[in-house]
Amino acid sequence: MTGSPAPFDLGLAARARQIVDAAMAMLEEMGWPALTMRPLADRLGMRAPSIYKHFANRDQIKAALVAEGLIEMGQLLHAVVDTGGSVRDVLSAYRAAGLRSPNLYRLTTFGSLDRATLPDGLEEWSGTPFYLVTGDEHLAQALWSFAHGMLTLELDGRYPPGSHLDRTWEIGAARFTPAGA
Amino acid sequence: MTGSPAPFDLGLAARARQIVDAAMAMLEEMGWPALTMRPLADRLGMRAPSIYKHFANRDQIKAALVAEGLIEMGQLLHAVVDTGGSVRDVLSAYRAAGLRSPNLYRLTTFGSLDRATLPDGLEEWSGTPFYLVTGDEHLAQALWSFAHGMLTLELDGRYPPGSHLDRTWEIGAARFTPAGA
DNA sequence: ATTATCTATAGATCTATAGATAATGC
DNA sequence: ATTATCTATAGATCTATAGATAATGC
Repeated sequence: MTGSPAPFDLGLAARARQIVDAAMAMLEEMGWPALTMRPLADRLGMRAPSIYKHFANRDQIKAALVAEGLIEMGQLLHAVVDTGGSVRDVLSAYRAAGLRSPNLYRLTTFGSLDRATLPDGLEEWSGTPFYLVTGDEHLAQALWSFAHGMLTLELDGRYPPGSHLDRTWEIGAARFTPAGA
Repeated sequence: MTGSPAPFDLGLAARARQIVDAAMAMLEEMGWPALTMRPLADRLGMRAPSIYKHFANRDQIKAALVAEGLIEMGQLLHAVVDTGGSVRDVLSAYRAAGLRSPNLYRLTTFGSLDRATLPDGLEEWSGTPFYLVTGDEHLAQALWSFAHGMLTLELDGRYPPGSHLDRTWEIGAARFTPAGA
């Protein structure tokens, strides 16, 4: 009941899968800039050049991580709306996912998205929960923007110390809940 | 009537001022990661090591740019509220500033803020317009979060192609305008 | 005298390739 | 046979310091 199985598959070979898994763990530990080929290889007990037999370059590893980030977030949010969750519930799940994996969230949402490297339809699918819960395209974008702004600013410690962010998230939920819901 | 003179001064010596001005111009042209000491020196007609006589390290240059970014944004937004602007007007000015200087906006808002390097009170002052226009601390934070989310996603081309973002900004303005305004 | 600048360079990286060697699959 | 791995390394950077030289300020 936790949600349907992942509707997207990156189609990675076994060793490539291990590399991505190691990269994912390291991503949270040290952030993307520090996640270079050498430390990644070290963790896998191999030498850096060997990684190039599985990924053409460092960007392909990043693309895999971003795809996984979108899949994970999409699954969480779809599970919420599939079980009748409200705007408030979607925001809550979105926030929890970001707080749990800050660096994955940052990698997934920061900068431009190289759409060519993503499984077809993944980007749209991961965002549809915002539409499903608001019923309006523009309101959905506004809600997502609010959530993204809140989360990045929260992760980066940009609010004044002592802010009651629960309250601010709550206000957003109230303001973006469609009339009659 | 365009607003009061800058209430914050970085107190830079003449040469340091020139370096920051050059850095600011280059920031928009190439982004912060590519703005290294060598190219910066080239533009100034000097050698990279000479810059270290004016700034202890590259981070101090960044700190100056971030401070300028906050001052600029603060002045714009204060001018809006000082002349009786609405939530909508504040959002509009915020968006325009970000679209005009995307890389300055990114540098100023991305990642954690090294508060020790900022002029005292600058961070708070640059954000007060959101409070002045909403009249509520939490609503102000929610509004700022929405604006920041919208702007970063817009700058990074994260909305589906063909999105009518004017409309989405408009919806945010409506939803965050305090009752009775 | 003091300050700004220059040349030269140490010391750290990082990505990615070339070519040799070991392991694996048929 | 083929694939994965290794060693070695090219080729690019970048930040920042040391010490010499030129320019400026009193």
